[in-house]
Formats: sequence, C-alpha cells, structure tokens
Amino acid sequence: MKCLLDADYQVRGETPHIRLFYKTDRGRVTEKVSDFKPYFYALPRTSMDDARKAVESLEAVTSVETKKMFKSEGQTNVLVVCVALPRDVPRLRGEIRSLPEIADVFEADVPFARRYLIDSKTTPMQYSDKITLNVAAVDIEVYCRGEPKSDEDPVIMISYADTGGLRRVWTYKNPGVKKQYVEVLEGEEQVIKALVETIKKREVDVICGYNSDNFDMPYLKERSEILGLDFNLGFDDTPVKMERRGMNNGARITGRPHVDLYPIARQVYNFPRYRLEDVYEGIFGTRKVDIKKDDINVFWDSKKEGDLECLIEYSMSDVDATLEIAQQLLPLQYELSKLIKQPLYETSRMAAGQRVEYLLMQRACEKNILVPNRPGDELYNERGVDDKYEGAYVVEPRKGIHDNIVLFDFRSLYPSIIISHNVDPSTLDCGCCQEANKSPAGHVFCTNKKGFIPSVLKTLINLRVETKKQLKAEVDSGKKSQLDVRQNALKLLANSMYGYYGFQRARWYCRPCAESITSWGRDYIHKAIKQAEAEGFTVVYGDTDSVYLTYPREADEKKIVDKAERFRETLNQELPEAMELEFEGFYPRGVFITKKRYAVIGVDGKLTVKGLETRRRDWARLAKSAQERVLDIILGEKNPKKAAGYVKDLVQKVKAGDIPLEDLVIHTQMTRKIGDYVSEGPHVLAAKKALKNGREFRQGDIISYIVTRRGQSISDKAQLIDDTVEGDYDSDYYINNQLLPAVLRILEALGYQEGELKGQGKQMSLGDW
DNA sequence: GCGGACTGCTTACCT
DNA sequence: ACAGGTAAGCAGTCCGCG
Repeated sequence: MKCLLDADYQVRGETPHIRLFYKTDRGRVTEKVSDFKPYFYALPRTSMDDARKAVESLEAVTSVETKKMFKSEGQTNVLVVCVALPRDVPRLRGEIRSLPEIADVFEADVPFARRYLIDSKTTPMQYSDKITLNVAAVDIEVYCRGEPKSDEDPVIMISYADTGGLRRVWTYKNPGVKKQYVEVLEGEEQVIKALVETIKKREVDVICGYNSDNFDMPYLKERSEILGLDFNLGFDDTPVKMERRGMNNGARITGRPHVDLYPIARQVYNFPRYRLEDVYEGIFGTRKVDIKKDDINVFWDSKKEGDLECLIEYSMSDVDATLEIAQQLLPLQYELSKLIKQPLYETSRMAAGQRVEYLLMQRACEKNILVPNRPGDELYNERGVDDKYEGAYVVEPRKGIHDNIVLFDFRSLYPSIIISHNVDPSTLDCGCCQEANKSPAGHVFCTNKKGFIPSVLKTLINLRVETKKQLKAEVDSGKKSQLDVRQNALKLLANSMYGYYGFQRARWYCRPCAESITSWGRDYIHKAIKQAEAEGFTVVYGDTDSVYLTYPREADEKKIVDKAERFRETLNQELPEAMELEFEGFYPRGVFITKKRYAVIGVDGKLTVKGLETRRRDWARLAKSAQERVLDIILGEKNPKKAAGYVKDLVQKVKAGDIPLEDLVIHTQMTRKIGDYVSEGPHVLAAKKALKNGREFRQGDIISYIVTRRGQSISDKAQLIDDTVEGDYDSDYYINNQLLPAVLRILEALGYQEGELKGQGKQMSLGDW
C-alpha cells in the first residue's frame, strides 16, 4: 500500500534513474528505476530502412526499433529512437526532424519523469485510511516599507501549521506575553532554520502556501542565500527550486509536493477578490483576524504592549486559514492527480487544457496512439486565422415577469454529442461511411470505428456513474465526501473536452469537431423548443442546452409539472440514447431582462440570479444588494411600490454620504500589463496613480477602487480603496451610474417604467430626491 | 461649444 | 493559455446645430 507523492530523475554515472517518492503505511520510501531509457518517435518519410539507417548513424542514438502505432489517418510504422540521457532528446529531435529520410518526430517534448509515469501507468496520490498525509501550511511576514525587497527586507516571522496538530510562530522579538505556539529565537537565520528542521522532523508530505510560488518560497530562498543558509525542504535534502512556468513561477520541492493555493482558489471559485482573507470568508462565511499589510512594520516597531502579540496572532491566523483552505481544496487536486496520472505538484498548476491533454496522452500511450505534436507558432497562428466558428443558440427572452416556469436542460449536452456522434479527429471524413452521421455543420463522422476521444470520454462518464453509485451506497462520511469530489473531478474533465477541440494550443485541436458539436447542440435545443411549442408551452428563454417554459393553459403547479414530465418523456424517446433532457425545476415566478440576464425564485423563496449586476464583481455592493432586495420584493411579494420606496430611502443615504466605502468599492481585474492598454478605464487609471505611490501590480491582479469626488472623467476620479478615506465618494456617480441602473433594470422590465418611476429616475439624477 | 449617437475597447458573465 | 455568445460601461469621436 503506497501513495506516490512525487517523481523525478537523477543522472548518476551517465545513466538516468527515475526516483519515485512514496508514502506508505509504514512511512516514506523512495524507489529507483534504472532501466527506463529516454526515447521518442520518428516517422519515416518514405522508406523505413533508409530512415532507420539515417537515425542509427547519429552518435547519441543508442538504439532504434520499429513500432506499429495509430495515427489519426490509420496505422503506421514509426522508429523508436532511444538515447542515453534525457537531455539528448531536445538536443537530437531537431536534427532528426530535419533529416531528409524523416517526415516528423513525435513525443519528443515530454519531460522524462512524466514520460515514465505515462508509460508505467503509475497512479499517484492513492492514499487511503492507512496512509494519512501530513499536510503543512507555511506563511511568512516581512519587515518592509512599501513592496518587500528580498535583498534588504528581512523575514521577521514564519508561521506554520500542520494536520498533525503542530502550530508555531517563529520570530525574534519577545512579545512579553507567553503564547503556547510562539517560539522566540535569536534572529532571521534561526527562524528559517526552524522551519526547515520542523518540516523534516514532522515528515511533512505536502507543503501549502498562499501565493507561495510567487512570494513566500522565492523570498525564503533568496533570504537563505543572503544569510548563507541551505533552504533544503526537499525530502532528499535538496533546496527549493524555482521554475518558470509560463507567466508565473513554480517552487518545486523534491519529494514533498508544494501546492500554491492561490491559483487554485482563482480556478475553483468566483469571488470579487482573492486575498487570503477574501477566500477564507468566501469559503467558510466567517472573517479571520486581519491587519493591513502596511501596518506590519508599525506593529513590529511598536513599543506599545500587545502590538507585537497582535502581529503574532495575525501571522498565526493566516497560516491557520491557509491550512483550512488547503483541506478544502486539496481533495480535488488529489483526485485530479490520480485521474491524470501526473504528480500533484504538476497537476495542481495545470490549466484545464493541460489537464485534458495529459489525460489524453496517458490514454493514447495505452492504446498505442501516436500523440500529435503541440502546434508551433506558425500552426498556432494559422489556427487563429482559421477564425471563429458558430457556437450555441440563445433564445431571445420574452422580457418581463412570468409565473409558473419549468426549467429543462440536456444532461451534459456536449459530452453526450461527442459520444453519440463519435466526434473525433480520426473519425472525421473517414470516406468509408455515407452521410448517416453528418453534423449540421456538414462534417461526416465514421460509424464503423470508435474514435479515441469519444472512448476516453465514455470511460470518464462510466467511471462517474460508478462513482455516484458507490457514493450512494457509502455510509462513512469521509469516504462519501471523497467519492463526491471524485465524481466532480470526472465531470470537470468530461466538460473540458469540447473546449479542448477548439483550443488553438491543443495537440488534438479539431475545428470541424468543435463546430460539429455546437451545430448538433443547436439542433437538439431547437428540437426541444419545437416540441414544447407544439405541446402548448411558451418558451420564455433558453441558452445552449436549457429551456424555460410556461404553460398558459394551466395555473396549477402539479398539473403543469405533470404535463412537463410527459413532454420530457416523449422528447427523450426520439433522441439518441446518450442524449437526455432533464427536468431541472419549477419556479413560481421569474423576471427575464435580456439574454444571459434574469432571475427566478423557487418554491422555497430562494432567489437564483444570473448575469445581472448582483452577480458581477465590477459593480459596487450598494447597487448589487439593492438590486437583490428589489428582485426579492418583486418576485416574492410582487410589490413594486415597496421596492421603489426602498430605493428612495437608499438614495437619500448615498447623498448624505452615509455609505461606508466597503459598499462602494468596485473590483476589476487588470487583464493585461498596465502599459498595454489602448483604452484606460477607471481600474487602469486607479492602478496607475497607485503605481506612482510605490505600489506594485501584476497582470491578473484585481484592482479595488472608489469613484471619488476629485477629477473630470470617471477614470480620473477612480482611486484605490486603500488610499481613500471614508466619505470621499462621488454620490452622483453612485446614484446615477450604480444604484439606479441596477434597480431600474428590474423595475423597467415590469412595464412599470413608462410611468412615474423613470420620471423619478431622471429627477433623482438631477438631485431632486 | 454642446449633447446625443455611435464606435471601439474592455470586463465579466452564461452555458 | 478550454469554447463561443452576450450585455454593458466608459472614453473618445463624429455630427448636427443659423
């Protein structure tokens, strides 16, 4: 019984050895594999023998064999080119590709340790009750003014917490009061040493941090270098290694996977901001102890009793929160690592496209399918100008309020289409089939041989059905939640497959496939709409795979739902087996504003809002919560007068300057580098101003700003909330550009607008209220 | 010189 | 750095206007 945490390789005496880092029920073991050799494939241009001779003549090639493999066009013979060292692969692949006897090389860009995991079908992260992983969270505090600089600003505290129950703050100033978790040491050097020693002694398996790839780990590494220390967190006592991974860093720790929770939180949740405290509150619904980053040095320098203690408490609470978030987020990462069969360190940093790709590569290897090459810049650009294809169909909504709405949607529409219509690059335009399986986009897919990607997808879905079955039968709550996470991971992967076909950087990119999937999707939703209308339903709205229906002939919920159920059954009988329309819910009332923007209320009074300002981070809470309240009054109580009254009172408060800044802050992501903007909106100007005051921003950061009273345009008035004092806000802006548009959008949809409300709106904008 | 109409850029959402 | 479809705000420009 063993759980693979990490894999890498070492070159000893000119031979590469794969190292596999396991946790077992009796502790840690490291296994070595010495008989696995680096290789890649070469496809002969014409003659196999000529190609073989040409490749064999190269010095670094240790052996050449032939192998039968499947390309999307069919079976083919390739050369397996073996070399002595992993670094020979990138060295040789270009040379071999350019040989006249060789058409192309394949799988020459798979890192050696990953290659091993794929080939050996090894599954990482198979933990169980007998193997409990020791997870630790780490956080540092730095003494600095402005942005921390590792060459001058020392680390003043390191906090640590692990699932074994150890909690520590190491620092080197005595707070006076004795806290159990505090250890006061001599200086920065001892603090870093304490962390390194603790991680070893505690036999930590997984190390977590929050933004630790880009802050804590590189910072500690740089400080260690300055202090002449080894920052050896590796299980084999090697230092933390910083890697470039696209735009970001990755801090690799050998044998003890390091997981940075920040990018995972951004991937998993949709929150207005992703600071540690925001994510903690978003997940657990309670706030954690917090102090301003700028105050850290103030508390550290303070002679006031209790200030240092306060800083220590903050540091401890940060790492406690990090560990709690880790326990919330890690299970999904474990399941993904298992399914994709790549190490946790890697999979936890993969985007959706990469996850699908590694899954497919692993499955391709099992089936002797040659993995297509990643597109080079040329091919990538070619795919770009291949321009867009038509996507989903969206029904123009019947705007306004509706009663007794039933919602249907197709269960996993796109995955079902891929499976039932066998949508795959290798089945596309096979030539052997007539037009029995032709997409509305005009592409024919083979019905004789099963496509690779449809078959992978089918196994994912079968596995998910199986997992759900187990989940239902399971009684142990821990195992139950693990199974639930697993079925979610399977769903995540299955749902990424369609997007992957249209992804320009994908190895299995296939525009005709993507286009065919959406064309069939439009077909199915049109079928459902046509059938529903024929049976007397009114289609209120629909998007991609869903329809919102009303049934004007009935007023009774039960009768409507019965009728809807019969409609569903008849429709499903006409559909291919994998396709299924499902009943999703009954809503007593809903209001539809435009495409992708609507709200419905459930029988239980629960509001579901889609697309409206309430859902958007780039609207002030003032406007969002007022809109939600108005929706609640309109849909729950059907009382527009009351809603109008509520808004009227709020306008007064805004005018009086009584609204706290936190209700007025607008969050907007900086999606590009600050110099790259053609048009500088409020968030960009707010960031620019802050930049002058020594603040730093990275592409991808979320800018939180207030529209203040000073400036001409709205952008001129925008200023970071951190630099703004309470009460300094432009009440006209917040009334006319935030509160009123958000609530009027709802009230106007009721046909209530033509009358006094709009007039009042205009008056309000003139300040007559 | 002003204001409305329109365009382009930008963001965040929906499925 | 998985797809396309969509609404909407802000900045800037155009256009008409004795």
